[in-house]
Amino acid sequence: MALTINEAATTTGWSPRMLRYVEQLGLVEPARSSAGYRLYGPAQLQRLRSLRALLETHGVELGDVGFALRLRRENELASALDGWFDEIPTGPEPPDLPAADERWLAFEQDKHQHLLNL
Amino acid sequence: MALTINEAATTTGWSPRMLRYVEQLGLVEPARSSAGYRLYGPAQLQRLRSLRALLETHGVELGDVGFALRLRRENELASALDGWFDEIPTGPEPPDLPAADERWLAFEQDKHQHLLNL
DNA sequence: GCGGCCCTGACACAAGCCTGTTAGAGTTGT
DNA sequence: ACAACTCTAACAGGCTTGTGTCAGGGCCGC
Repeated sequence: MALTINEAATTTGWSPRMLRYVEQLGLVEPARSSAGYRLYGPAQLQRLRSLRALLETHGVELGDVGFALRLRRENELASALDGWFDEIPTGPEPPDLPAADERWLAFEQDKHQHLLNL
Repeated sequence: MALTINEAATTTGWSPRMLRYVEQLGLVEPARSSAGYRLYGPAQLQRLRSLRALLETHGVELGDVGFALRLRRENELASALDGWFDEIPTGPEPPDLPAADERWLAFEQDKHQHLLNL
């Protein structure tokens, strides 16, 4: 019950070329026959179809999903990003401050520097 | 104590052009003077420097951080992605299944379809 | 054993991203 | 009031992405 690449392509609406590309991004990795043929089972077909839906409904690119995947794999990266985003409430802040703040800044700065290179 | 764009550029190592670009991505948004000049306070400078570190240490692109930002803002998108990633354990699955599975597939399929268009 | 699949690798080309640069107009400080 | 800065908008070149297509070589079913 596994489909070969062209069959999978016609039932999911991707082109064979794109199926290989999606695989290379690590998003949908079919099993392989002993001779190396890609074999798409129901799970993969499902993923391919919903991937398509995902891209369409939330104007997202394949590369973005690839990056999201990277985020789930490298959690060092994920937490570095988390750290950066709450680093200091980003909103435009009233920038009138006494000069001493430069030193406070330096302190905060390598506190987070530290956080990053954890 | 707020720096103008060229000053901010020289102390953070970005080009003025890139500071505007980073702003347009929504990553670091400086305050504005009454005449519309960008004013970078300590918090922004800090963010700019650590952003630079973030990109370098984990080979990441600005656009990727932009996408991460989008993920924190549109949580409909975030959960759609979450849904997709656990949709079915992605690993290459032994694709030898009785024919009845096609119906099971259809069921699972629009279960998740549903999840996506939530 | 032959026609029709599949594989990988490569080239190609449009569209988009990143970054610099320039032009025209406004602002600011001395 | 003049030099030196800022703004926005736009064009431009280099690089990356997304996608098709083709070539050379295996695999499969009839």
